[in-house]
Amino acid sequence: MAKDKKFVEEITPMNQDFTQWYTDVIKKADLVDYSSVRGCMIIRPYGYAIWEHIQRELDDRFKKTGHENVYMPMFIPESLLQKEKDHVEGFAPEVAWVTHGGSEKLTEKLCVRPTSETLFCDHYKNIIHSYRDLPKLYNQWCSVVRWEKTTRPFLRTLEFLWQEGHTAHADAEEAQEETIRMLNVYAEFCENVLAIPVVKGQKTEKEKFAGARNTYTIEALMHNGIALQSGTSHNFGDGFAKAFEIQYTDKNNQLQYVHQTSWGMTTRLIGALIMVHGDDSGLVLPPRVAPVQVVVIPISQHKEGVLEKASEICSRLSGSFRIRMDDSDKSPGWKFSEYEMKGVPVRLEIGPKDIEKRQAVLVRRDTREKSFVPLDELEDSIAGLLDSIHMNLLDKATRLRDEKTFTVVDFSQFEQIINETPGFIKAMWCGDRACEDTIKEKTGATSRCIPFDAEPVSDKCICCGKEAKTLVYWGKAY
RNA sequence: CGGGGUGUAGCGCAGCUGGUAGCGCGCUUGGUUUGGGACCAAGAUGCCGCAGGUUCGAAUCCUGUCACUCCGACCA
Repeated sequence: MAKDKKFVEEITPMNQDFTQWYTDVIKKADLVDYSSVRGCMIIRPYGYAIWEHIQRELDDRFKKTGHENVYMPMFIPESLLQKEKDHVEGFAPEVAWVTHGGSEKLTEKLCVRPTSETLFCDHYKNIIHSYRDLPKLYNQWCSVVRWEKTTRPFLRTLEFLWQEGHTAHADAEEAQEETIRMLNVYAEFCENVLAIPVVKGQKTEKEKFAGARNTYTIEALMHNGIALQSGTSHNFGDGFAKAFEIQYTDKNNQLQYVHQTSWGMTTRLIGALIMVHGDDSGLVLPPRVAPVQVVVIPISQHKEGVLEKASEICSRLSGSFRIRMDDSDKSPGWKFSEYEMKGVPVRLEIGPKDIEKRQAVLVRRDTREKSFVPLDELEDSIAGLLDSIHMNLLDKATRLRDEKTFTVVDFSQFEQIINETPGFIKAMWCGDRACEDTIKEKTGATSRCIPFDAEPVSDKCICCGKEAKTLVYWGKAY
């Protein structure tokens, strides 16, 4: 069937080799280029534009929840990094150090921030004195460096872009509320902007952030059944406050420690987008972050009036959509394939026949469905199409996740699923670290999270058979 | 950090039984085309990843090194 014909020939099919597919897509869609520094990447205009839309959407949500943006230094003195014991131990293996300034050796090494808890704490100590100074709701957009062993564009690079929220509150309840509030913001953002369904839950002791009291996470499932931690929100309790002596005087003139949170999302989300929505023709971008929402392709553009009509439509619609015309002298077929690879949600074709009939051809990227729309109805049709594409992507991703989510009460079944049909595995756990370690050792799966709305599926731990405490989502993860 | 693979034109590759580099795509120019990756003609493009060594002579053989990539251990 012509319908099944593959139009894009330069991308390895997903089911043949998923990682190669991923590499092909990011290169062919011009998202990144490799850099001369090992493990780093150059984010190209098309990739960066996606990030800018992610930033804008997230930043709006942060502002609406009362947060302010700040900027902290990129360097952390060694002594500062070491103030909170668990925190240093967690990050020590992967920090980059600056030892020289020019040709002079520094008296104290500077760490290139892997995260900025210590910087925020050091600052909070100076500016928080009274309950009237609370809460402090700060966020920063920056890059951080973690010296990883193996890297993969967007999913794990030595340097990556992110935002890190850092807040300080008067009491434990308020900090906990903030932690959950921001987790919910993340989940809502993933679904409404990225069209990615997520599982919300709490990390186990083993998987939680170094220095945190509790870590909450949103977990997404990629096309190949591998889980991706897509955002985390941490409640620090007063652990950092005690290490950094961040105290304030309360209404009763008593000294109190603050309670803190932090939460972050990274350029990894772009990797998630690719691996959740992409197909064998390349990227499929959710309309709300697509740098170009509509690409206009004039057909027989050398003919009288075609380019004029196409430009006219383009400028008319540019107030409503991110729209671009390609009037290069490539053949139309080439352009079709090109913008499919790049995941542009809607293609608008306009040629002599259309002009005669006062219509345009709209083709949606997700289903390739074609429609013929009168020129004066384009605004409404496109707006409807973009919404429909978003909903369809979310539906498809949700179905895929549900199909790849298994409930398991028997260990051999667990192993079988991980090996044969990877995905989320819902299984009961006794709460012991030993069982978590054993499961990882035997299956390669880690605990992704303890979901909030969990119904027990049995009363015995999947690993040791003893009394189970909670349901856990398990899976292989990036 | 362990194991495998790969580095030759912008991209994908051939050349690896030593004799000084080729193909396809892309790029430039001109013409014909244009509703699913068009065609013809004429061009341009190389420190053969890098550093040593063997040799009269190295893309080719040897040693080292760096990068990319895949698979495992650690992490967003």
